[in-house]
Amino acid sequence: MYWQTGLIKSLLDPINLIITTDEAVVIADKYPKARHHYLVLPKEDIASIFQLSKKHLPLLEELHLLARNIIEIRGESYERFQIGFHAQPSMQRLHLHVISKDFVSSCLKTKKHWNSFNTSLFIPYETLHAQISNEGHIQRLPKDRVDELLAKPLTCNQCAFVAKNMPSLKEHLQEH
DNA sequence: GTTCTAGAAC
DNA sequence: GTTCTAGAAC
Repeated sequence: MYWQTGLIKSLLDPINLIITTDEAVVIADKYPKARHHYLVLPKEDIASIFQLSKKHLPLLEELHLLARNIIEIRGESYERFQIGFHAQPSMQRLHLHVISKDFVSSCLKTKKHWNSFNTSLFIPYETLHAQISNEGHIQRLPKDRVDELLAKPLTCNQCAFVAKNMPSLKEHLQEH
């Protein structure tokens, strides 16, 4: 099995499914990058955001509904989460990230992890929904732009602190 | 996506 | 000498 199909495989085992509806499921991210980190996936075999069109708008709204549901079920507050898609996804099967903004986790290790959630490499749900609604599709970022965003400084998501490296960022995040 | 590890950075 | 990052994975 290629690693990129890992998400699809995990959908096959009911033990992973926290919420199931006719259209979508919620699972826990296998390597959570914060205290809370869930993925909402459609049952329909949609590879990524780049396959989306206007006909998928109701499905996107269903995914967002499940995102709000899992936050409520966990007794958490919506404001403490960010909900969205990676602009450059690695894993096959469209997946909506539902992640708490603390980013305190032993699985958060690399600059790529940080910047994929805390730069324009993270597309908030509302932004993606609006873009599909207005333009009918999502465009892939040019490699130069991806490299530029991945190289951005390690800026804290809660204050102006800029970390020298990942260990110091992680220590800082724990203080918040 | 993760793991491993060489060599850069400190 | 140790910490940390970044590229290969057959």
